[in-house]
Amino acid sequence: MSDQPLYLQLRDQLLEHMTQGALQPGTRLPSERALAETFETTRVTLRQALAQLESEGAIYRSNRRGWFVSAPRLEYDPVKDISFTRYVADQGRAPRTEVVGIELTPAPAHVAQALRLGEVADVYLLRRKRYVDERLVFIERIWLNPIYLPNIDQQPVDALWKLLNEKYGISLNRKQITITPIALIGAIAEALDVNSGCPGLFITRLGQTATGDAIEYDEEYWLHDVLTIRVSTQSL
Amino acid sequence: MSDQPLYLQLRDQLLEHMTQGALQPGTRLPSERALAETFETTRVTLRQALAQLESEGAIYRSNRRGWFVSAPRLEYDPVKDISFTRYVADQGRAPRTEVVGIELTPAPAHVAQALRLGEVADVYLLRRKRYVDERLVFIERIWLNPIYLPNIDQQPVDALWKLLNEKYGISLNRKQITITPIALIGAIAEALDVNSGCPGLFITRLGQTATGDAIEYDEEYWLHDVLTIRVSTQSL
DNA sequence: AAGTGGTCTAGACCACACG
DNA sequence: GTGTGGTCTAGACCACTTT
Repeated sequence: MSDQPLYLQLRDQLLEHMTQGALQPGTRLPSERALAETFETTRVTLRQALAQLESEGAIYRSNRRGWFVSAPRLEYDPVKDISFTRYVADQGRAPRTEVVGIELTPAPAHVAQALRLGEVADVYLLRRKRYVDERLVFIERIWLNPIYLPNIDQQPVDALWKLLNEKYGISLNRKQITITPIALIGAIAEALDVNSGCPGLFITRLGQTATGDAIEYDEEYWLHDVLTIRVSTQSL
Repeated sequence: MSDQPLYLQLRDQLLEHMTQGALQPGTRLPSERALAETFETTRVTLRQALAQLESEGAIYRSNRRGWFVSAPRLEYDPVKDISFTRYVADQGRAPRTEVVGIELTPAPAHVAQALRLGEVADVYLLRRKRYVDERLVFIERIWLNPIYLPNIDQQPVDALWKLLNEKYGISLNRKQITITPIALIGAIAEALDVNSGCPGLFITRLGQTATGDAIEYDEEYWLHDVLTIRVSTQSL
């Protein structure tokens, strides 16, 4: 068994350490230097083992604050018209939504096309951050069609699903979703408080009514280790 | 601009190098030592830049053979009942399926549950490898319900979709899909010919008929840089 | 002020791929 | 056999977080 590279052996030992110590999700690991000394190796190699566990989703890092034990994955159905908040709560976790801002702005070409607007049309752009158990798990940009959602910028947009249902009488029954595994880099990585190159999931969603009115187009950048996507469908 | 870490500057330069040189997908990059010398840095740092590009899906590595330029992503709809082969061909790429083997074997608990079989039931287990333009892109294990698919092990299982349609008169209209971003490790990484810890996508699919008969349960391990998932659905 | 994670250097050895 | 990628060492400095 010792034909395995050292960093994979370290990975196994760290994992054993974590499960035997019954470390709670969110617990901070000892410092890299301390761990390197414990396992009698270099920081470089120790970091390779940590990176391995990070890519598996067992641990994560925040800024320069250190390494933390991950929580179980969240199940998420991007097709169902149920609020994120309720999803998370139903799984016994604590959701929180932070509204970064909302503004009326010219629609980028791909958004105008998705919402079937003229080229020079304005749309509402809503930016939000989503937390689970106080860990930031994804950021999103939502483009809202002003034709169906007039003056939505003067409404409480932290509970968007509720707002659409109760104030505008809209439910989004038809969805077009794309899911792409990507690396989180640049401004996205910064906003999510992770290192550049950290694996992530890019999810886009076009929400339409049963009659085909394009109401909202959504772009979400997720941390890779927090979710499992679950979709049930029936072909026409 | 030079406040960026060196390895990210190298990333940018390598990317520029690749686009300016108009490197075709599949082209091999110069050796790490040569690149390190070109950019006047260490192999360690140079490798960090390469790893960055790998995590973004711009390049990939195969075994110990070196680094190669990635092809555009494939679009894939795990919901539609269309063969992988046709998907790939429709996008102007060359699909290939390699049947690793098929055997009758006791169903693992989670498979028996998914296919709604008794605990001691046997199922057919089909293993395949899938290629696009001669690059291995995912491996799969398919469990086939022998109640609906008797003696399927004596049929040509490289074109499974065609076989189900034409020989058994079955089309899979209802699907339950899960998609989880994972790390490819151990035997999976080895079978896919990638390094342990390489990011990947784990997709499971339960295929049912319109009347709810559970025909097949599929587990796929994908390389992260080859696909975008696209799903269109309508709520009931 | 002390300690941490993030980055970087300049070497080294090995197993494997390829010619 | 030669060169390659994969792994590892033993240091170092910096910016940032935390005490």
